[in-house]
Amino acid sequence: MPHGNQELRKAGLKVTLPRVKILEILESTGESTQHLSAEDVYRALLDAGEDVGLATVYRVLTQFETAGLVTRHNFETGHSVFELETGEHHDHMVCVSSGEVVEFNDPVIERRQQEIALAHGFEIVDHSLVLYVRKLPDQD
Amino acid sequence: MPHGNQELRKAGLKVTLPRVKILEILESTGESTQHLSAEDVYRALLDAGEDVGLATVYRVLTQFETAGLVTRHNFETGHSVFELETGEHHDHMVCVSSGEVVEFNDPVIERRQQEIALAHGFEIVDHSLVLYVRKLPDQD
DNA sequence: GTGCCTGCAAATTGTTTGCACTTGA
DNA sequence: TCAAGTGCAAACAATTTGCAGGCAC
Repeated sequence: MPHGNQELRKAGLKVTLPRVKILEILESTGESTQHLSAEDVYRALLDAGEDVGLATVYRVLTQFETAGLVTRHNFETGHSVFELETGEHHDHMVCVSSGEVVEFNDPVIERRQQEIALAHGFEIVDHSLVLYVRKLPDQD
Repeated sequence: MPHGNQELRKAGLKVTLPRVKILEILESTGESTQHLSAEDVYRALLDAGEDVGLATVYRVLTQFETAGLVTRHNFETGHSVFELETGEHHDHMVCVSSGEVVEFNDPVIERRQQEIALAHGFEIVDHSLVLYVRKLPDQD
């Protein structure tokens, strides 16, 4: 019983070929893999010779999001990107020239956010922090 | 010579009725005014009896953004909202139940962001921090 | 006057939905 | 078997663009 079939079942989702394939693609840890758009996943499926419709990709990704298997991000790109949920919260740094995405987590910022919300009489439900960055010239 | 006509000229934009009106709407400081979507601006124009096309609203807002007169935000709402540029950077807290938007600026977080980017060999070009929050019950 | 602007409608892009058909349990 | 899942095409929502006519300078 391979891969994340368990997770699919646990999420109450029937183990079907498109779902398994999409999970596999999200799991494949290529460099720039991770953070894929629906289109990206769709193309990866075609490249893999799988005949899955784009609509299904959207449906499955949305189900995965609801099930907590993936997280959806809306960077400034005009479309959503999806990432496998690892359980560990992190924020993102996106390189504006290469598109490279770096994840990070900073306890100082996290704590500060809580304090700020509280000071305004709110509790944080969720948050989104994205740094748009440019690579500095090497200067070792 | 009223309002921001100067700013329009300075931006190299001809002073036309739609542009002036749209600027006025963005300047009107109603509580929940500020942070308007293209639709919001469009409706405000109609309410004011002005006959401006939605396409023009989009064009003008984009020109304003390019000119640095307004800032575009992409919260998780699926559409962009625009806000008059004040020169002072700030982040946002959006109440998930009321839609209320609170602006804040925290030097600790700002500094930390710089440090983190630097530690990864990047410089920050821009950043976006949005806290999605819920109002806490009053407990004075 | 003339070139920047605008309105309208049509085109795009990203995403969702209706429906007949297929498939996993 | 048979409801859940899928493919396809059509529907949608937000935004952009082409073009003929208008308005600021």
